Amino acid sequence: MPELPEVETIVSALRDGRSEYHASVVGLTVGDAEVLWPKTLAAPTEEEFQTRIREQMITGLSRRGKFLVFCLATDHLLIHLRMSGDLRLEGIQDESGNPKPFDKHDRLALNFTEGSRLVFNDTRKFGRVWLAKDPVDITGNLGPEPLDESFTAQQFHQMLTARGRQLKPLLMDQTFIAGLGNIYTDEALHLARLHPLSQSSQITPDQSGGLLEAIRAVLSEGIRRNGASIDWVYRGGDFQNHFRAYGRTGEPCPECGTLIERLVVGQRGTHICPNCQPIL
DNA sequence: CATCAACCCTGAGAGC
DNA sequence: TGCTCTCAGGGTTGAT
Repeated sequence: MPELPEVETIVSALRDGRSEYHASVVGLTVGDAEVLWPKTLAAPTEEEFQTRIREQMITGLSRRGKFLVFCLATDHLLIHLRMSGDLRLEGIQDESGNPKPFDKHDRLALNFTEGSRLVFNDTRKFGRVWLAKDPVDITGNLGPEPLDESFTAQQFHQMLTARGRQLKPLLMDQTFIAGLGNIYTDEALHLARLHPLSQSSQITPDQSGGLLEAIRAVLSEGIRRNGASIDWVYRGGDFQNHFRAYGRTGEPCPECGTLIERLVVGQRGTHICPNCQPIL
């Protein structure tokens, strides 16, 4: 499931033309778009999308939370990969000069005038694409970026204690803090030795500081390892081989050897060490 | 404001 | 072999 580190990995590779993307998308000009699964396009209408995106050059690419933000000449293209979304950059034609057929779960494609295309593939059809003048229209309700150095432990503590919620659902709330999903939340809580059901209002300044450090540590490690590849969505990362708690039910905790337990918190499968993460 | 359930989808894995 | 059933998972929406 693409979370902040997976999106960051894709964004930086696509921008710099690294790994499976052998060229950068920056500088390419959109010829036309093909919408293969209409619900993928969140806004505007398909008709308006087609006419507006035509002849726009990609001038930059960045990330906000789990959104990819493509800066175009006069618009912004935003993509949220949700559960199973992925992006592919490939030639429009095969070696023989024939049009390359789409794969089974391809949902939307941008054909570039340079002869390549960017294909959005999404098995589960949860991913969405927007075209907007101002990206803030889409991302405006997101919380702060956890890796932003101007975001301080004092602010974080103030935010946590201002709310009365269970820690895990609060951390996964994108309007509270942007970019954390199920995997990195479990990993950060384990590293910070905090229980996912603990009340945010009860957290001490030290614990808030430790939690922010832990969030930054697991996100940074995820980015360094090019993200995690789990289920059948494989894109080259190897953070999945270094999980502390996530998906390790019945296996020993790396800190103390106690067996990792699975519980359900806020409708999400949750993994904890009952010894390292006592309930407050 | 917090919590909870339903919904959107598909493929994997279990059970038969 | 192949059928049916259950479930995960991010985010949105609506009910309590």
